[in-house]
Amino acid sequence: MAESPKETVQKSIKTFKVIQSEVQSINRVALSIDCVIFGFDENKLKVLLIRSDLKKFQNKWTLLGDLVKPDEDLDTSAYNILKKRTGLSDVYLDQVHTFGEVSRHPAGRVVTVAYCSLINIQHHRLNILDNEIHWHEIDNVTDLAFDHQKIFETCYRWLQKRVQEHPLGLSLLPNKFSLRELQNLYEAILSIKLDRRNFRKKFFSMDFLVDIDEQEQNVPHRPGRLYKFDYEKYERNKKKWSGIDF
Amino acid sequence: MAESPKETVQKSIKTFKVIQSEVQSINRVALSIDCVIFGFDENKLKVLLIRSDLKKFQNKWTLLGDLVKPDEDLDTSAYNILKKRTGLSDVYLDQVHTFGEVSRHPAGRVVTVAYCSLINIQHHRLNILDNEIHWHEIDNVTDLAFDHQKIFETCYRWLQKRVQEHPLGLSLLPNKFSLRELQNLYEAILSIKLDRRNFRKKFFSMDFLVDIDEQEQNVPHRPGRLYKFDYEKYERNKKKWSGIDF
DNA sequence: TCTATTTTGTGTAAAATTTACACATTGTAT
DNA sequence: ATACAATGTGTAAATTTTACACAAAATAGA
Repeated sequence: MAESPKETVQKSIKTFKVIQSEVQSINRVALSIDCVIFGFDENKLKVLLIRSDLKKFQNKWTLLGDLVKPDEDLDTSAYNILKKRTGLSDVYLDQVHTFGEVSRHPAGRVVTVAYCSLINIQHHRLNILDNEIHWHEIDNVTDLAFDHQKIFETCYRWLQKRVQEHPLGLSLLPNKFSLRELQNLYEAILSIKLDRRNFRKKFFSMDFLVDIDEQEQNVPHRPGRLYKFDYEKYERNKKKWSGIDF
Repeated sequence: MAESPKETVQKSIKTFKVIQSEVQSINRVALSIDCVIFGFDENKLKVLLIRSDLKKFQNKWTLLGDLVKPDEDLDTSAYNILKKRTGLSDVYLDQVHTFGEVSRHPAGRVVTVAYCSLINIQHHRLNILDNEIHWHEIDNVTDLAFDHQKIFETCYRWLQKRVQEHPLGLSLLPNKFSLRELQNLYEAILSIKLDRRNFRKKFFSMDFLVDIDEQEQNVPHRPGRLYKFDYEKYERNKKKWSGIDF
């Protein structure tokens, strides 16, 4: 039995009422993920940015992000952004902070969950086809669109702290690396100079670097030994108690 | 000029279309805040819980939370929950993690931002009128409603770590406190025993406890000296570099 | 093939921090 | 006044951190 026009209209109105009440009774917000993707290349810490697609912010750079789909967990959504933009699927990824200021986004209320990701830039290099995406040196990251500067800085500080307590920095290096590369990485992230002997002593004493009995290739000087990270050993021995100190 | 019934209907349909397109084009989610509110009383770390108002979860306890209002920043929303539930407006509050699993809430998709709050239970005691709200000892917190057990445990671990690096634990104590109380607090939070002499030495060397030349009252033994926390001194002297160690 | 150059790789002594541990003092309660 | 209970303090040993210098290995260029 076909609906009369009147019935159709009444049904529409009913549906509208339902949706309206739903919209009004529960305040829903648009939810996005923004990823601060770090890489390490030429002894510099870098971050992957894309040109803004909003007219208001043309010529500004933004973090890589997207809206969360209805059937996506937050971690999954972040993972999908990484996969889509870098082609990499085995990456370090960690939630850092959620930014939800009422007027942080010009298009209305959008709450965003910031993730920090660390990738091995060598693996990734092949996958940058889109010339609107670029690696930027940390020091040159200024004046991002929206509140992305703030998000970036929060994630950078988070990384600086985190890297002192967990071996996540190794995700930025190739599987095989020299101690010099590792030290350069730490110096770049923390923006400090470290004593080479003490740095080595420290890492060897933590005892999860495995000497793989290979050497650097194609370096214009005495090559260094290469190591890999023994994740299992780290998990077994990592310290739980750091002690009260502030 | 009064609208004709037809005009009214057409207007309604138009409005419906607009809302519908808005609702469908951007996937919105309900956003809530959940607060893990810690207190310290009788030498026990406690957390403030409320009985679930959902039939499905009757008899279960939940964290204190609420939906985020359209004009509320996230921090503000958390602050308002604290204020409403405890009457306290000068509390320690920090965002910890956002939980957004697709099916974490029975009523549909609700993403929640978890905050950790520390309050001085003495100040607060007067304000618990609602007998559906109770302080629970940490060890007895099991089987909370929704995913609140997971949220609680995340925040508790966060607190255990955080309290070793920042003086936020002092928010759980009265303004004047003895070193014994401070040590009891740390032992309760970290669930360990500490050496009294070394604990004192450590805190005195950090040098932001001010001896206010008063003593404990009404203790059935020799009273201890009372101290207060010099926030300014802490800010000036807090260490930035902890060193690589994991 | 020799030489200069650059970077790797290693050890030790001093300083600072952390740990383990015991006894005299002060106030309360009986 | 006496027993009790918790405060308050010092030191020696062990560990960790820091500062620092020189020999060995490989490359580059004469």
